[in-house]
Amino acid sequence: MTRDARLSWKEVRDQIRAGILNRTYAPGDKLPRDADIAETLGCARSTVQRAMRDLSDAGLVERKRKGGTHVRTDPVTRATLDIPITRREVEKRGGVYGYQLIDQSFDVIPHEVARKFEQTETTEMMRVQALHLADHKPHIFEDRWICTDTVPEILNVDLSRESANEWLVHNKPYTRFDLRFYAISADAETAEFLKIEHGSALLVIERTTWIGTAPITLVKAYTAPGYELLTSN
Amino acid sequence: MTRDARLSWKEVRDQIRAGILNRTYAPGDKLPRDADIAETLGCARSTVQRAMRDLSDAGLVERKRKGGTHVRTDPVTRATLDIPITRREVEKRGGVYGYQLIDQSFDVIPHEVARKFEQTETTEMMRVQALHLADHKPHIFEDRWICTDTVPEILNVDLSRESANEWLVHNKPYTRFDLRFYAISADAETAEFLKIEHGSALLVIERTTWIGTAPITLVKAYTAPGYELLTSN
DNA sequence: ATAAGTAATATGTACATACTTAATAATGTC
DNA sequence: GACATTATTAAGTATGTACATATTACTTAT
Repeated sequence: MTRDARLSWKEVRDQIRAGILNRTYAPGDKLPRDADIAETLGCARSTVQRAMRDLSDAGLVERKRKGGTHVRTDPVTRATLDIPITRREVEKRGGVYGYQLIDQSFDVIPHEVARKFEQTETTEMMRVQALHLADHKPHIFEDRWICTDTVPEILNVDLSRESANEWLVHNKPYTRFDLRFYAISADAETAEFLKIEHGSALLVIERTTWIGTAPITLVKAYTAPGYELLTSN
Repeated sequence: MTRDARLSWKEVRDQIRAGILNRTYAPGDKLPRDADIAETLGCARSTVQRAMRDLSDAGLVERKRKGGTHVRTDPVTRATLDIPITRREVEKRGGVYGYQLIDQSFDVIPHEVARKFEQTETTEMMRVQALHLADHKPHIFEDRWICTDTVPEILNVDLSRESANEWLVHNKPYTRFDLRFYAISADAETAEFLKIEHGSALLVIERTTWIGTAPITLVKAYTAPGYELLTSN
């Protein structure tokens, strides 16, 4: 079979995956126990387990204690997305990064924001609107709420010099987050900030972060037309 | 420290992560060798390795042989996205799924499509336009190219009854794929199919798939206004 | 000094073994 | 029958050992 005496977990994974792809194991089918596969292939059970975990992570199979391993019936395309901080993203492409604070204020959060923070009550938070530039042109307009109860230190930060995004990422790491993507037509204000036509289609990246259950920040990033989000493979 | 005699890889991971979050190990810093951490914490090196792999997968640290483990300087938000087949997506929400073939033809692919397939030459492929419905309302309009050289079997499939998406997913699993998301303003044709206003902002999900290096399909899924893509946690 | 070759090193992998845990199946009780 | 209890099972975890591999650091030859 293989030229090497022992086979790696990747070889094992590929063999099992091949079996799934060629319908030896059809969707919904139960795969043999790890131990049996190990014996069949002549490797250790832990090697099969490593392979299985990879297939499980990829969404190809589902594993349950005692229940065994089953081929998933509803295949999904599972992708990993890396969302870097905007400065890095621009600089990695060889562009010149710029940043402008547009407005900083305090206000009671709208119900929509409270809901996304999974809070039952609306409280007062800091609102920050800012613009990220790539090669001196508007790149991303961000509209952000920051929970000053959770992050009081932000009150001492000069957000006209440093973006809230970067400060938070470097000083207040989150333990949980939620991401969503959608498209909207630019309203008058956003269009003006991004220097685009009113009504242009924009990809919005919305991110909510928490430390434990304490909300940190909710940011809507309105990306300039032409922006694309790619999977990192 | 911990009440249990031995500590699990998750506990180890959490301790290391805590050390990173509280700046014991700052961005760019080198962490101790796995073996040393293992000795310090009183567990096996393999347990530390398991923990480290998790942190590495999460994008928190970077590991290199001989180089050791370093805290990443440019933190990224790494998220996992599950893109189910449309039928599942609709039915999971309790909706009624529907499907309509709009057009099926053969044509030479545009250069843009060839480029996305990573092909140097343009060849003739099958083009399929179809509509996915949720509760009898347009949900997603898909514009798809299928490589009939790679998937000749598709020629015998009645695509007015079965969506190309589902047939492919069930009969021709890919080995590699590429995903991208962006926003566009609906053109006249798309607006008509989706029964929306011309110029509405749409989220487009574009997916290219291959078997090895052989192209399978490229699909642009134009989602109806209001569509949101969520991370799976 | 520079290039090529060599040693050292930290992570990565493979394995055997023992034990843990969650889920299911079997059993007994009301 | 319905329900709670117990046993069984297969994946999950932890450990120690041995070896593989990719890099870095060092040495030697030109």
